[in-house]
Amino acid sequence: MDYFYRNNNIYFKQDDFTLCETLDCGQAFRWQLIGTDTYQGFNSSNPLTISKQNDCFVLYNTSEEDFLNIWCDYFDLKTDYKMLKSKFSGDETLKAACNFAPGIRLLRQDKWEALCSFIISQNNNIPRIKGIINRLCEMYGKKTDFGYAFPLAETLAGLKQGDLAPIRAGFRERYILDAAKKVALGEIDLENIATLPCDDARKELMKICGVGIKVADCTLLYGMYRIEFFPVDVWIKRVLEQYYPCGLPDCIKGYEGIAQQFLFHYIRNL
DNA sequence: GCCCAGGGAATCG
DNA sequence: CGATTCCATGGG
Repeated sequence: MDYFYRNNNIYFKQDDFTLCETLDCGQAFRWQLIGTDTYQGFNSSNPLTISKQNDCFVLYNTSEEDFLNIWCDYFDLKTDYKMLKSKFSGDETLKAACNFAPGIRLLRQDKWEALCSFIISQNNNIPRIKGIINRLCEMYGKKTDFGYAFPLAETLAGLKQGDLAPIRAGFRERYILDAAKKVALGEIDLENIATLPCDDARKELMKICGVGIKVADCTLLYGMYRIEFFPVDVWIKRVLEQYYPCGLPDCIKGYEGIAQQFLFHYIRNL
């Protein structure tokens, strides 16, 4: 990874990476556009301001240590997306999807945040998902100079039914609380689930009330980088009906989740 | 006003 | 089992 450190900032070049395509393609809900090609957000409880200036990405107020240990991993900078997109291009639809938003990368997000976020996502639209999550963070997340971190499971586990009414999550409130309690008590061990075989991992997550196959798959994909999962929501269902009536192409084998992200963004913005 | 949203639980046949 | 219905809310 080629980079340099100057005046408290990290600078690096990276192909196959566009901030708006990666941060605003529906995989993460907390990145905010605060200026030209400049976003502010968090990985777990680590805040970051990132922007693109000319051909260089800039991470503000970031040490080399944090870049290498946190952000390199979060933005999946070690994965060869040129190779992936070339594989995907064996299929015409995917080729179009990759060309449509060639700067998408799959973020390696926090496990608990992904679980909680995708519980909130069910039967909901993205602008409202963002609103609910922002209110949740403002009420129960730790305050930092750059906004509020995502609330800990332990914090939410102490709440009772109705405490979350102000965030207006609707019927999802009891799901959030159930997930928080099971995670905080260790009844659901997210670190361990990340290592389990597909069916076991899914089954374990689905012990949480409000977690079905789709939310489980999203948690595994976005929170645990289990890229063999291919979450199917209403948009992807349309992709399958329209383009893949006979099943998914072999060229995505082993990378189904990354292909899914390109397809999801493509069908939604067609 | 109306339709629908990155679904899942509860209920019914 | 599979199919239906209900859930709470508000963006577009």
